[in-house]
Amino acid sequence: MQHAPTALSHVGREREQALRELDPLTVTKLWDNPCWLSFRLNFVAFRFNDPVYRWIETRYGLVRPEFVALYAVGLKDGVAAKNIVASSGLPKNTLSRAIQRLLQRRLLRRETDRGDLRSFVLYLTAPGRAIFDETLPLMLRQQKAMLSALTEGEQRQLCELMDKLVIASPAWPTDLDGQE
Amino acid sequence: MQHAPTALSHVGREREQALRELDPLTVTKLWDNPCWLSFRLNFVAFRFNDPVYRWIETRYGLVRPEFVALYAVGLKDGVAAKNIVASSGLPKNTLSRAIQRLLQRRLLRRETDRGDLRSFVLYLTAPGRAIFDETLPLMLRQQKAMLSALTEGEQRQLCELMDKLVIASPAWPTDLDGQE
DNA sequence: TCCGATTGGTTCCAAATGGAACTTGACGCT
DNA sequence: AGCGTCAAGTTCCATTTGGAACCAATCGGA
Repeated sequence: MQHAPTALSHVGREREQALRELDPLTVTKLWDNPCWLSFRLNFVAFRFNDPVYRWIETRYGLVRPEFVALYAVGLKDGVAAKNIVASSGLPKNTLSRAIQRLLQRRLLRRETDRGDLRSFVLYLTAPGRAIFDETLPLMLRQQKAMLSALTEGEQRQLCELMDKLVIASPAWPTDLDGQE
Repeated sequence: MQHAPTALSHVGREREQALRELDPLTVTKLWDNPCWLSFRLNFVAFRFNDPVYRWIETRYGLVRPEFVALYAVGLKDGVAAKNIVASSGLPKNTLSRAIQRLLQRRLLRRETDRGDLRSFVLYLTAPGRAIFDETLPLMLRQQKAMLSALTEGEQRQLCELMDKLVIASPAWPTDLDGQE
């Protein structure tokens, strides 16, 4: 270890700074918490989500579930409300309202789904697409900034590890008492 | 690659199953989303948080911010409300209410902080500690189940990568337009 | 040592949330 | 075809949420 003093002291100084700048309870939750996984995931995710949603809200007056819907349609044209519900964990009435509002503001357009007349397929309008297109690069910039502490290789590693986790996810218990 | 056909086909089958069991939009968000980081983090964190909070709610009638507070105090005796606010991202009035309710139910106890008379330090009572002690192992079991798709080494890798991220976190922009 | 600015915590109230019931269409069965 | 069950989306309404104003105690100068 004496052979990498610069690198080491560098990490050490950053760690010290983190310990100084973060609330002591946050430090405990991050580094002295048997459930480290969930807390670290939440922590990092929050540092991404919070700026994004605040920006979207002040910039476009879109509230969180509204942006969830907009982003989902932007990612995949022609989805239905049920898909957004399934993929977001938000309750369906909340999303129903969000979609209504996006339709009123003409950021979204919908057609009844030929093949299931109960369902509607959703598309972005040009103004909706414009919001998506303006926001995405900022989100990517934030993600890049957050990942910049890792080398290219480490970033790929992280991506692969998360990949393995989500692939395994269907097998995870959905209830804390394990009997599914 | 021809030398590891079993392992490969195994992963392949699990991936196929994941693609089958998850909503198509979820699949897009996980594997065809330039912002993969945030979505994967949220996804995995949700699969941990959701069972935990549902269980806590049905088992003890504790609602989410209440359990956040209880868990925080369980992790670190003698913290104040402000620490829980800073470490959780929840608004302070929500936590104020949560703590009130825990005090009423005698799961928490508090004393005025000698040294800052505005502030209170919080402690678990015996019944509060009992809830914490009963819940923690279940949470650990869930975490273990979720990590079981990774080898020991990969788990350590993931832990270290997340560690680097949270250490770097004080330097991340807190606003999407980068000027802090 | 007094006074303005700040901070920990609470209260108020308008708005968002989400469970449950509802409507309408779809999908088995027979 | 006709009927019971189910699924997509909406509506209802009690509860929760969270921004903003507030109170009391602290801190940091003149």
